[in-house]
Amino acid sequence: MQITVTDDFNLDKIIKSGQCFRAEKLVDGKYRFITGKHMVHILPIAPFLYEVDCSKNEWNSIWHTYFDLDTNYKKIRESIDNADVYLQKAAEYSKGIRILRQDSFEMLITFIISQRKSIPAIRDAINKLCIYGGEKIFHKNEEFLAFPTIETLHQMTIEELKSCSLGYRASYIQKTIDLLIQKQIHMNHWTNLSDEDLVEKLMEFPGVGIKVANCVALFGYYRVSRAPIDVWIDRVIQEVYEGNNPFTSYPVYAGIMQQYMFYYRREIGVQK
DNA sequence: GCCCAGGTGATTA
DNA sequence: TAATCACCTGGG
Repeated sequence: MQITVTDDFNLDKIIKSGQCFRAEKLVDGKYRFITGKHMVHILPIAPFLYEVDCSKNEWNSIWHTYFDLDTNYKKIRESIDNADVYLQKAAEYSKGIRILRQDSFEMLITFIISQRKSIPAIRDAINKLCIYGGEKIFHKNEEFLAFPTIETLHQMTIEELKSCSLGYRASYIQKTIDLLIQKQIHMNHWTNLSDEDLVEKLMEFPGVGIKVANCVALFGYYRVSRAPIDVWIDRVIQEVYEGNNPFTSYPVYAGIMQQYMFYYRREIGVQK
């Protein structure tokens, strides 16, 4: 089936934007994404035109939402303050990035693992976790692995978790899973919480500080007002904004502005 | 061998 | 409140 996307949509940039760690560009030029028990391959075939290997029904019910295609990112870029030259340049360079609507539990575990790890190391650890405990799913005769369920992770010992290159994060994961089960927390019930209450709740998990909580809120709950401040963004704040947090000027879309700055700073280094 | 990688939690002053 | 440090592990 073919789909048309006229708004910002660059799959390379989305994969490299650091919000997802299981998506891949394949050797045949296709991009592969996984969410829940679904997988899709997307092949760009002409400007704005893509070939996808799922039904129209699945695209509309799963992937259209996943890629946040009802949001106008061009319009969001155009809302950037003209005086904010750095963000203007960052957004122009990074246009095509979208915030994926990912699973909140997967994001919680993923970003606990992410701390003090390089992106390839995060991908490696998540991959090992899926190999260890992910359900095998078939998509058109091709097998792939879902992200492990909370029940599966609950049954893993510390040693088994550590065998997935989690290091000291293994105990964070185990304690977080224990807390979820003991308190019978349903993370998808938290969609009604305010941004502030959500982040506060997330920070009650062991191994979740303000940075990870904001990542989970932004990528797992689509809280686009949350801008996680990591080492890269902190560099930008020091180098460009004289130590002042630039996101206070963008209360609604701070998280999207953060993505533009993060990608730009990592890709091209110090620019003012 | 040394340092850093999309941090957090504990300790200290 | 702010500064300092240990923590697993892989890669340059």
